[in-house]
Amino acid sequence: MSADRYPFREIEAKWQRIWEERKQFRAVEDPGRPKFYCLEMFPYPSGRIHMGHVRVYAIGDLLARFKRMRGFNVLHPMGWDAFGLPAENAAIEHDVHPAIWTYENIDNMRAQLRKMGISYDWERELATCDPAYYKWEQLIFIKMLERGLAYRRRSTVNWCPSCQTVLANEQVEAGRCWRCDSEVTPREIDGWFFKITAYADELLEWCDKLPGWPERVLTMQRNWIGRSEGAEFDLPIAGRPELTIRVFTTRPDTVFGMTYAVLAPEHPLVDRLVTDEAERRAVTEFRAEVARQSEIERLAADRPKRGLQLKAKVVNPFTDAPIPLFIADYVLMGYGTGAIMAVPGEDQRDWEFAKQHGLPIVETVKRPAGWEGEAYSGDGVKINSGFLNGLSIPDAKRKAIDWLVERGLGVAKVNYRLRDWGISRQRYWGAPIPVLYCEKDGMVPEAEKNLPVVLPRDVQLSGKGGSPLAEVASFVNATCPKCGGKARRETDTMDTFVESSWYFLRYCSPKFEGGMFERGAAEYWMPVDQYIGGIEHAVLHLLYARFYTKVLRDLDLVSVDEPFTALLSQGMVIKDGAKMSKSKGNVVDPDDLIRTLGADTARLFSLFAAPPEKDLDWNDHGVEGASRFLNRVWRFVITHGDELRAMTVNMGGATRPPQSPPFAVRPTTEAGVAFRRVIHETIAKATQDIERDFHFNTAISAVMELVNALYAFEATSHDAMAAGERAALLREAVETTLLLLGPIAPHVTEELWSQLGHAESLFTRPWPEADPAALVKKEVTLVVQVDGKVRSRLQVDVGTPEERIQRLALADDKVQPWVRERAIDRVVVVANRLVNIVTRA
RNA sequence: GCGAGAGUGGCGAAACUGGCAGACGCGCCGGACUUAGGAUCCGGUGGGUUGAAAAGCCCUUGGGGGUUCGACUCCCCCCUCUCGCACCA
Repeated sequence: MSADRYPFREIEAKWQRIWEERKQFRAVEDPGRPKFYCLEMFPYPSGRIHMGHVRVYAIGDLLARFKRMRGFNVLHPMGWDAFGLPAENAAIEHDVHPAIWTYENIDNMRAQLRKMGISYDWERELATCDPAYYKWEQLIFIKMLERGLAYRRRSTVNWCPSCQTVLANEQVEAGRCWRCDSEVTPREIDGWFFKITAYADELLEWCDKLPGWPERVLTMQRNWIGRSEGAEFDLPIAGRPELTIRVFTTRPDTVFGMTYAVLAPEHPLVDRLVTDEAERRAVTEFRAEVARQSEIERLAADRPKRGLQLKAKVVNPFTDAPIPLFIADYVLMGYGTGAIMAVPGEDQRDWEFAKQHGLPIVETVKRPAGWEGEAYSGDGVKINSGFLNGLSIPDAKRKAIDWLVERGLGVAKVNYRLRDWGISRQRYWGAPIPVLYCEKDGMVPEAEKNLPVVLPRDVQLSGKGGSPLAEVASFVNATCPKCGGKARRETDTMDTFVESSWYFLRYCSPKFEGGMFERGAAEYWMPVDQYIGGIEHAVLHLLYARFYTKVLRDLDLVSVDEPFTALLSQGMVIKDGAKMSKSKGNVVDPDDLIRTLGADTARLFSLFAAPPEKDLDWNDHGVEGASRFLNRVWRFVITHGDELRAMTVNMGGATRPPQSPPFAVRPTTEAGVAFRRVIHETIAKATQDIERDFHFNTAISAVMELVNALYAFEATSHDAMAAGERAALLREAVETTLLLLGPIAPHVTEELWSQLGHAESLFTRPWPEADPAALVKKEVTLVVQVDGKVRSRLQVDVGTPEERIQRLALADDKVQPWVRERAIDRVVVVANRLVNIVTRA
């Protein structure tokens, strides 16, 4: 550390204090001003912030401060996603109550965040573990229950043996727990679900109406919803008129190619179809084999398809032909009806299975000439398909469905991959599900007047399975709100993703006691104009929040259809090519960095090293460079303070400090005009980079170039122009630099701004505007190419006629040798850019 | 396998709508100031090549083709990497 470094520690503490005292970033609804709701995904209070936090909050704060300077009324809140498993694990390990652990972590992280100088409205801070917060979630749960959007059922769920709880489908990654990476096992359990599937179509449709979202995220959501259109119909079973097998297909046009059918091994019908003990044994063995092998084979590249033929046969209703019936591992109980019609001619999986088992393959679509592939899924005319022959695939689909409907055998059907959201968690540190089980009335929702159902404080946490709340007698034993008799409380808690599905609404009126949020405040602030967060939430949180918002809309609580207008998915912070982790020893601690180089430096580097959506490779030398740059700005203002301050009386005759650039500076010298053009080109570029492109890194580059030009101008302008002109330009350049840099490095710029004599905060000033007069160019340099290769340059006045440019280019000394011996084919002139002389070969 | 995105100096990166490839920063080299410099300032820095120098020339954006006066940018084929989904009927 050098003694020459500017006193960032004092400055940062000073301005953080002043901003707080002035309540400068408090957001107040003001219908007279356009609003901008800027939100970064709130953190889980793990105890310490990491570089990923620094990055996302630096991005958010840049935008929040920028938008304020652009005249927007900005809402920029911060809070804590405070329920969750780590608190319970900490409780078990260190014998500390989850609430104490959580709130201590919040205090630590709040202190760390404050040191970053982010412009939050801290009066809106919230923690989701606060009963005043989850009370409203419980109320909405009851309303969802009334509308059938929340329901209870027994189902096979994803069970994480390590977390000792159920996981939603979205929380299972490649068969493993998203949090602890343990292998997930299926388990039959009663649990609560949110009917997100009721919104599948709307969630999908709106994917096309979110132009501010990255295509990548929308694609992931579309795939997750997984809509497919087709038909569902019954296959009769030969000799068993009382039974049918319901199948789903997206290709009803191929029914004449159905040469066998397959049930998922665990399909309930299988047990009713087995005819004798031998077959039952074979089925049991097959099922065990599938269960045993599924995990290994899931990872195998080319999984062979296992199957067992049943003695029963089904009938193809289109041909009346009896066909074999199998159970096979490639048919999943969890999708469609758990049973398929197999069409090996047009489905690759069926084709492979058919080949292995020697089953007939019928082609029902005419192959293109020279087709040598296996199953064919392309376009073509129907063949071998009875009454569908000669039709196109879409026409045949329609006609096949009509045929099924007329005979009452089937219907057109849309299927989704999306499952309902299982929200029951067998954990303590979460929001209680507000229902009771009464001996007389059965399942009863808690009465609204009894909300919130508060999480009891005294609980034994062992981590050994089962809901910890079930052990708390005072919690479990309750009164039925309906009959007043004895009732038992639900002991599961809600998935923590429920809390994060609406926190952005609560920020609009975080202290409102009359409901989830105040309608007027939500109408003013919603939707979030810019949401910023990691790609890891592409389906989980972002899909749930969209769903929950639509539910609240349908409960007539809010008017918006979607919560987030625009989404910025920022990349990870990595170091030495790997994600920062303790085990790799490549962790950079934000606290250390802020202590040694300052928050402004940490923020500047986070924004400069890479565009926001890319991964950021942390580099200690690079951080030094960011620090050096801020020092350079500091040093200039301090060493030229007197000259710069003197300008306050000379600006356009005013006796107060000038407003944001452009100033009324009209340089008379060539050097002055050129420098002023640099200033205003920088404004134009930085503004566009930030506002339109989110290219914060290049915006910073532009300001660096301005500072370089500023030093150069200072060194050469003493004798080149009148002192007044020089000082005015220096002042305009310095103020421009501070304003452009303000949202990126707020403390140092605010300090220098005040040192220039400004009484008001830099962040109350408008963002500078490029002066069109300063951008006007009289001359341009044209590149002169011969056959596409640069041979010379030409200085010409703007607006020089093309014909004259051609003449000048051809006569140019450096061009002459290249064209003398050759015939000129043509000369291309691109205005203000280049001349290309094309010769004939 | 399918889907999405990406491949540019020693490194992070830049290049508007097809128009000077490598801005800005790091690192490195040289110089200044200095008892000292890991501070600061100034200059240089893609590769090859001709030249004493000034100044040129050739090559270069993963590879190969194409369109164009002109391609990092558009089109086709291939390779590599990252992310997501993973038998979805």
